[in-house]
Amino acid sequence: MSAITGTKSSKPAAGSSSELAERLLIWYRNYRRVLPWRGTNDPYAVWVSEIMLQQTRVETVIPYYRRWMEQFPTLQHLAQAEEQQVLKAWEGLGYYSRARSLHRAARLVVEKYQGQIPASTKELMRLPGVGRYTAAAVASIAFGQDEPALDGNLRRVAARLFNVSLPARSPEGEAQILAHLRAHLPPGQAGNFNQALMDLGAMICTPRKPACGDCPLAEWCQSRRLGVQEERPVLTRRAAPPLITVTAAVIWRDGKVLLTRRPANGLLGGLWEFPGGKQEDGETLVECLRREIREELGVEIEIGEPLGVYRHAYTHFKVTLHAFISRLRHGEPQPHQADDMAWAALEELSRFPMGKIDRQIAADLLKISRSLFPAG
DNA sequence: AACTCGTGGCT
DNA sequence: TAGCCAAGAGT
Repeated sequence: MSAITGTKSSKPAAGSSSELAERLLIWYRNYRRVLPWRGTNDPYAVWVSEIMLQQTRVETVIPYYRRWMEQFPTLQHLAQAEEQQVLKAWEGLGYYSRARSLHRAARLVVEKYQGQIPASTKELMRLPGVGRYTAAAVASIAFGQDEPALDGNLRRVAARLFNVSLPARSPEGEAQILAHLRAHLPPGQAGNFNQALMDLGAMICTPRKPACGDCPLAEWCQSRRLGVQEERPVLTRRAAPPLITVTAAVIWRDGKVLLTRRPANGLLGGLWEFPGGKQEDGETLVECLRREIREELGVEIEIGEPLGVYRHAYTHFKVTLHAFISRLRHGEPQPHQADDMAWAALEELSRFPMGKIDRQIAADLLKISRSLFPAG
């Protein structure tokens, strides 16, 4: 006991639930967030929510989750869906490999696991898109397994609570954090324990200006006792993202525009776009676009009016895209460097899953057409 | 082990 | 503004 500092012991008796965990669970019962994926233990629902929540804020996920569960209410519905339909439902959420992996995994579970989502982290991690965190979250929340989850919230909360001075994202730092979490995991209540720490991280133990005065765990918090809670977790800096200039062509023919589909893997994999590509050194925008269209589609184009300039920041680089209205001069386009190709009428554009920039281009095309043809 | 993979909100 | 970084996984 530490009567002098007023801080409680951080070590629970082996096999029992710690005082810290008990206090946390009481707080969770009273203050937990009401979220659409809570109040069910349906493994499919839990799984979908956890995939959507990867690197994505709760407020962003909620409308997507609701629409998804309406459109694909069961594993079987998802397994039977077309990939384009799945990607369209995911459009705007980002990290599109999550959607493709979830879809593949659903088909795998239906075909190889008789439609039963596995309950152990070991088996769960065999599913595409399910890593250490998601496996632990599904196993603990949907199946009641005693597994500690480690996400951004828990990493931050635990780094403060246990005053972890190693870089929180390093393998050593994460191992230390997981050991602390495992030591406090209340048997049979891991799902609530994990979610309670996520809610605490979202509402109290926030990245900036943590509300320590409202924290149910304040008396156990080692970094607060030392006054270093705002210096935890220890973060490492990222390199500044490079700036890239890109061109794209809106190629018109017979009232339709040409779309290409990006390769399945990599950035925006499987999504549709207006063809084009990256500007090289010493190249003008027009030269760049002619070259890219020649390489991608094997045709020569005539470049007309600029449609707009679009800026977008990805995680690791920033793009400035120049879009031009264009038309074909020579040749019939073939998808040499794309997975597929389609001529789309304006009213069909909404059916093609696209990333942010290309959706913006498509929206601008619709605006232009409405101003050209006010009647519709 | 370090890099890639989206988008949006916040400061 | 520009940087930070969210309920991470795959390679």
